[in-house]
Amino acid sequence: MATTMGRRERKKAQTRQALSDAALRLFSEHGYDGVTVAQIAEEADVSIATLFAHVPDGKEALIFDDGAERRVWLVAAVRDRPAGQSVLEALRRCMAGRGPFTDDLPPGLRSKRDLIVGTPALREYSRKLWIASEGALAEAIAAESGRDPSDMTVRALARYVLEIPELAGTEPDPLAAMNAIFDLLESGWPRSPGKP
Amino acid sequence: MATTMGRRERKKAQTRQALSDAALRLFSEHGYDGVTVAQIAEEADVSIATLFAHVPDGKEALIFDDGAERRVWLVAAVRDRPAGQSVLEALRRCMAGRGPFTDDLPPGLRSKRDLIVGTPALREYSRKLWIASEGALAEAIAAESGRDPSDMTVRALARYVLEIPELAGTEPDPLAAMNAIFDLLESGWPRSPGKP
DNA sequence: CTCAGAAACTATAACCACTTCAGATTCAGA
DNA sequence: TCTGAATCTGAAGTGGTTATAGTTTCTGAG
Repeated sequence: MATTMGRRERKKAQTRQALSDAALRLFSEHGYDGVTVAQIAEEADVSIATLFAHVPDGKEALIFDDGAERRVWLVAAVRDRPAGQSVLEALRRCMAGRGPFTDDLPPGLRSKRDLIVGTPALREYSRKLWIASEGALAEAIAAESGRDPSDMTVRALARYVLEIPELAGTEPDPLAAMNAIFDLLESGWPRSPGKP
Repeated sequence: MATTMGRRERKKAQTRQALSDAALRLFSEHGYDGVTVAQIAEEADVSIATLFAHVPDGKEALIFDDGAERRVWLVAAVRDRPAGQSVLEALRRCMAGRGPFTDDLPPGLRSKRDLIVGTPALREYSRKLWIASEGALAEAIAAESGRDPSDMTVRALARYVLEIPELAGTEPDPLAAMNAIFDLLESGWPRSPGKP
């Protein structure tokens, strides 16, 4: 069972957490580029080698988890949606409460979100994490719509949905922007009245 | 006039070309990760500092141009499309002949394309180049459809179109994949028959 | 309880992409 | 012809990242 982790795993998690905390604090104070991994390792009281053992994806990954949670929500949102609700509606609602789209957050998470949005390297890595769920989301969508998981249309839809956080995250009203994009995905682009 | 460049600009262009050629040759032979920038500089007979003076975006940019051409096609394709043709039709046709979507290429360009598609770092940079045209494309689309260039729907459409090369580039039949995605963007995702 | 092995950690050294800088060379235009 | 700007260069340095070899700490089986 995983109810109680062994001392080993507990210590590992502690170290990871210490790294994450140190990185977030230092980034917030001096900016992402103003902090070296050596400083972070020092602050967390581990060696540089240990730092990279915990974060194989590099400096940017320090303040993120591995994205496994998101994958679970997304797939669950699609699979367990209420009867009569479309896949896109389910995803729209699922996303509305997460990522950059909600305003009632503990001030800690809020400033973290601002840091990510304001730092290109972190924004890019955040996008990578979302996109890492593309395969899983595509499978869920395919299962619910009776299509093949390798169908390009399914993959494209999954990708486009997962791009929304980065696309809408910088807008003045992220939630409204997100809704506009979902509307586009649901209805398509109206073929304009043809030029001259 | 720019009919004849001065000796200075000519030499600059020569150096840039030498770097590009050297990089492409070495990448093709030893793989992207199997080549150091020092080797490329050596092969092109310039110093490392000079290499980076020509390619401020880094190693990956060596085999690419700055993407200004693409931007011109894209905007022109939207602005100068024949009467009665929708914006998306114009973009679909424009892309069909470019990027990874055509099979009749000189073998040099073909192998270059394969190198890019098969190398994550190069794929990613190629995507960045496409996305760099998002603003320009959004403006063109906005102008043709009577919307505001800051309209999120417009920006999202531009982004989604520019993502197509990376999305469809790895498919067995890239052209068919591209068409499927354009169909999705034109018609939207059919709200499936509702779950249980 | 013990012991073998796995896992986490460490210091050190190295590699590589990339930047900086001061100085030499080459070119453009007045 | 002369001045200033652009290009190039070597060298030194920064910072992220990995490899190695060895130490400590936990775990599970006997």
